[in-house]
Amino acid sequence: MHDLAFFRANFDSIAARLATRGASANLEQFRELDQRRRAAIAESEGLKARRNAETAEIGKLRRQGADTTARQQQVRELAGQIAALDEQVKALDESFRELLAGIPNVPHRSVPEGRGEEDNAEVRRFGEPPRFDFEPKAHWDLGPELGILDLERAAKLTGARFAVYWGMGAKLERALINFMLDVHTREHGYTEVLPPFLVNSASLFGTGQLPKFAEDLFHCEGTDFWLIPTAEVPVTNLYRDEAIDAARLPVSLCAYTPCFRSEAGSYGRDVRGIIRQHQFQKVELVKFTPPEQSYDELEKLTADAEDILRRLGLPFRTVVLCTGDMGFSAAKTYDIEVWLPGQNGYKEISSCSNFEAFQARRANIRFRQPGQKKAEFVHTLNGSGLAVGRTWVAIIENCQQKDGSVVIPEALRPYMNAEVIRPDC
RNA sequence: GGAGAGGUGGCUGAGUGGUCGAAAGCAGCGGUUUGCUAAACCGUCGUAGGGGCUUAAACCUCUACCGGGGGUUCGAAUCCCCCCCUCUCCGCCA
Repeated sequence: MHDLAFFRANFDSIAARLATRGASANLEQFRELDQRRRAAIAESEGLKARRNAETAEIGKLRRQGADTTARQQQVRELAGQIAALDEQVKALDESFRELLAGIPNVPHRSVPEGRGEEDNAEVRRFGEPPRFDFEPKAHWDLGPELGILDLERAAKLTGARFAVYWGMGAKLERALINFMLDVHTREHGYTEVLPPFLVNSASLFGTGQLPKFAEDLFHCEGTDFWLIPTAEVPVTNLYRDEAIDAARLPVSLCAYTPCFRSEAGSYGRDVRGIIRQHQFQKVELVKFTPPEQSYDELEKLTADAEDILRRLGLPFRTVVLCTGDMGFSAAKTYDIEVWLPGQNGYKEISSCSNFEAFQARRANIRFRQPGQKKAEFVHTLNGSGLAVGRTWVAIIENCQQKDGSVVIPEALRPYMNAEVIRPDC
């Protein structure tokens, strides 16, 4: 959500920047709706002012014992006009808000211009894709062979795009969660939170999933409860409608949650294995910062997520998304992509974004500078630290051995009480 | 799920139909006093949206907001209905 006054005042430059992300924000419509809305407000408020004056007068007269029936009748008619006008204002306001809420964030100056994925720019690379002296397998073959991944029974229990993990497979998932949380809380300065996995629609509006992307979410019928698509939603909304004490900034939080996504419209993609699931586990990093710090904190947050892969010895590269490939609410995004032998390529495992004040305005998250009268909007950031399921895949595929076993990365061994995953262990 | 009590400004808390955007206190901000600190005293002190003025801010003015949404009324923080949340007790439950 953009700042209305700023948007009005900087109309043309914002339009130009938005165009670089392929968003032809309907600015003509904006201008016209804005004007109509303001006219309607002015008219309605004029009538209300009259009504209030009349009403005060009636009160005064009645206390003096005068008969006010005629005046009351007049005001009653006025009330009818006001109600009709307010209908108009409400409708205009709604479509105006919808329009404003539908305009994506403005890319930061440092974001490369481009149309899509092919224009993203690599900024870092770590490790080398492993060379195998045998034909490496994809996790959808290895997992079942090891007896740790069971997609058939998951389909029976629930449906496609769900997984059952057995034995060391389940343990690996749990170990990864604990490992990630431990590194972030002990060494990167994050505070762990465990939020609800269902949220209301106000929270989803705050982080930008609603109203535009409802079809990507699971909704509990007959309630205002929605399954979270990412921990970003409950964690960012922790401070919705609050003013954070400036001395506490930046606030750095990490959370483990399952994530639920309908994946509507992704039918052809990633159909094999567990790369794209309706439910997956994720450790999420979220920061609230003062505006002037947010880009430094984005670098840190991205490095914190990368650190997990470094410690696990998994090869990855980091790319900065171009204007055309960024998500709706982001001003700048780094994607971290891990090497997956089963895909013979790099695959997104984390997406780290600075939303600047875009989410904070929607969710009304502010901070008060000591001595300053006005509360300012914070900047919010988040990134996966990391997607657990895809990390699981990366380990299985990158650390596989000729005999079909998987050597557990050293950093993870204390969490697994084992060094190797062998069939039927 | 049943019974009861509540939800008011940053906080505490008064307010049961008009003079209430809302007493009082605390905190905050500006000032006076003071060797410093503390205290005292004076003043100021909600948010959002229109309009005016302005380069802008300041300022002036209007409107809305007392958990959310409806209703009654000339007029609602106050009366009525629905919903949400908190607390106490009971039931159920991991």
